[in-house]
Amino acid sequence: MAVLSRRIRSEDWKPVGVKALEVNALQVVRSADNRSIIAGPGAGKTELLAQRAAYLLQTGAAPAPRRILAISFKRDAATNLAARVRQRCHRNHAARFDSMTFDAFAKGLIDRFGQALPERWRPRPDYEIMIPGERDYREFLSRQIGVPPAPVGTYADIQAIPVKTFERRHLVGTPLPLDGWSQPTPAQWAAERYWQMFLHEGRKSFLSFPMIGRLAELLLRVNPMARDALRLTYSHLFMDEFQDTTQIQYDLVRTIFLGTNTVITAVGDNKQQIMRWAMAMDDPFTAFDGDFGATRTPLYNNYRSSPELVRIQHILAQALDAQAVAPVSKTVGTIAGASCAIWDFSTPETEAARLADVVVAEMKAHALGPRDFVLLVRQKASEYATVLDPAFVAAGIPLRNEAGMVGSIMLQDLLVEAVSELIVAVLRLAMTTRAGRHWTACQEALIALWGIAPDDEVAQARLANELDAYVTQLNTTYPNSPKSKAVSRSVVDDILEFIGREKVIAAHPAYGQGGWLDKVLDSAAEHLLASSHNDIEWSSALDTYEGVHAIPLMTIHKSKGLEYHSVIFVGLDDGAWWSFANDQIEATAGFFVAFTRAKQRVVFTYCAQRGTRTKIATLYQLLTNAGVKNIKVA
DNA sequence: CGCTGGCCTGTTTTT
DNA sequence: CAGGCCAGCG
Repeated sequence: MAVLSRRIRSEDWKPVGVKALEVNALQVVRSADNRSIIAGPGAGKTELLAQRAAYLLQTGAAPAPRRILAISFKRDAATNLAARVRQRCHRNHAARFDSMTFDAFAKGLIDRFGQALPERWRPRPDYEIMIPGERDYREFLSRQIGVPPAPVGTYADIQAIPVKTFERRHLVGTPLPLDGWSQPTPAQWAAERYWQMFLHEGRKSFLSFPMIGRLAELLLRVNPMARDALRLTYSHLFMDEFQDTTQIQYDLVRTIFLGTNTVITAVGDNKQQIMRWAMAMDDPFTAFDGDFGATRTPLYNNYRSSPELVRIQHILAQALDAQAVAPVSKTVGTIAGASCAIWDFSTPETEAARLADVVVAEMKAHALGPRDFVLLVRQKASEYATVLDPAFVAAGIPLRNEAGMVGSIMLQDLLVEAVSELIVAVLRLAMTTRAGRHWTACQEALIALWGIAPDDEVAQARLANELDAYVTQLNTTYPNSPKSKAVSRSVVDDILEFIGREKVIAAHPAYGQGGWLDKVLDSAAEHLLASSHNDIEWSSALDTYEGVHAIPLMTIHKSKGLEYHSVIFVGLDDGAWWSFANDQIEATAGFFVAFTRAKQRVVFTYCAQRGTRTKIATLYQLLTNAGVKNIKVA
């Protein structure tokens, strides 16, 4: 289909690059009012937003130069949505689509306008990000804080503040008061002390992301110019995974857009709310419907899972929401035998061996690759990995713990870092045969980074020559994959020097701050070395780097938004689900998320050595009600 | 010093 | 639920 840059009449517009959308989805795509879309797993939420973006941009419902702002929680969700819009729209249209994470949005506001904050709340321009491990509220409240003045209270009052909830209830619990708290409670006084300490009292300011969110809200509340600029810029706002919105994020959106003509589309699934412990609001949809007069629109189709899995999903869904409507599966079942089963094992070792055998057999039977499977656990993935890994390696398929640490960065984060992707693309091009698609990838990346105009053919030809010469030289310098950290690091540095360090920083501002780029480069070098361990062949080292032949192992939380042919959930027992009794709804939602990642098959495993299964009897009961059988395997 | 019992943590997005 | 940590005890 032709991707046009000229305007299409609204009545002539058709969904781009997809067979069909369900009636409700199509109605949302064309809507001109605020909407909250409740849609279960596999309903095509991202596709809906991509189509709506195409509609708004192509028909002029989002008229140039106004833009669409899409806010996601996770980076991969933000990138994924942006990529789909680029696929479906002309470059000139896609350029008016800003897809970013909530934190990147808030940080961008602070970086642009933060110096306009009143002195009390103004961070230094070179502030640094405080990562969670550095937020030690116990230490702060017991030692660093000092004694409050008499009207506020006593040292004992401060010690009575619960450490666990200090951040969410007091530090970032409410919008910041412009002139400070006038008659502070002991907790508010402590919060103010914390803010002042980390804004003003060190050599640099240190801010956590929740703090940045609160500062951004204050900034736009007291700065009408910045607020109006945003309102004028964005005719439409999309919010993805809305069920996990925190009060901080919601307050920011409300301060900017409440009572304006910016049209807001919020999509999510309250049955997948598994971030309440991380400050997500209880029911952001109801708040949004009330404040913004949004119309609630459900979606009913499931484009991911087989009819049999959708049937079982619905039984789980009803435990979370008695009103839940049965979704309609739009795919077909392709496997023989039960779509879901619980397998009992005598020891974790027999379990590991048997699972590895099953995966190998299933890959053969259904022509599947390792990445069609996932091993899910509730927590402590690395502990499960130590038992599972030897068995899977013995069966010829390596296992990969996506949450494993490479230096200071988590593996899955490293792999989606722009510089890591660039380095791999250049190495693929330089070191492997039949590198055609890597040539295109490198060329496109460099055109963007070096700021070459799409119609400047002379500059593009020069780029092609430089790239060609460079990869030839790289191939000569490093004929084999690295055998030491020093060599690995020099490969990485060599490539970055060719691309241009300052060009990379210009394109990705995050690399310019707090030594982040060097952290990523160091992790990339370390992972490249680890990937070269068994092999001097570049192509297999790069395969290992990207994990193309490995089965992913991850926690439920990490699996959110992903999908696999087969899901193997290891350890359906009380031990792994220790928190079940604390919050049954949230735990059941986690169970639901795990189950709904599968397109064709779900296997739960149980091993008495790891614990009992009495506390989570309700989860077993749900599966039993759905007709799922418990089988003694080995 | 070494043991014990009680308390806490674990799932964690984000530059 | 299980493992780590730490204060307090013999």
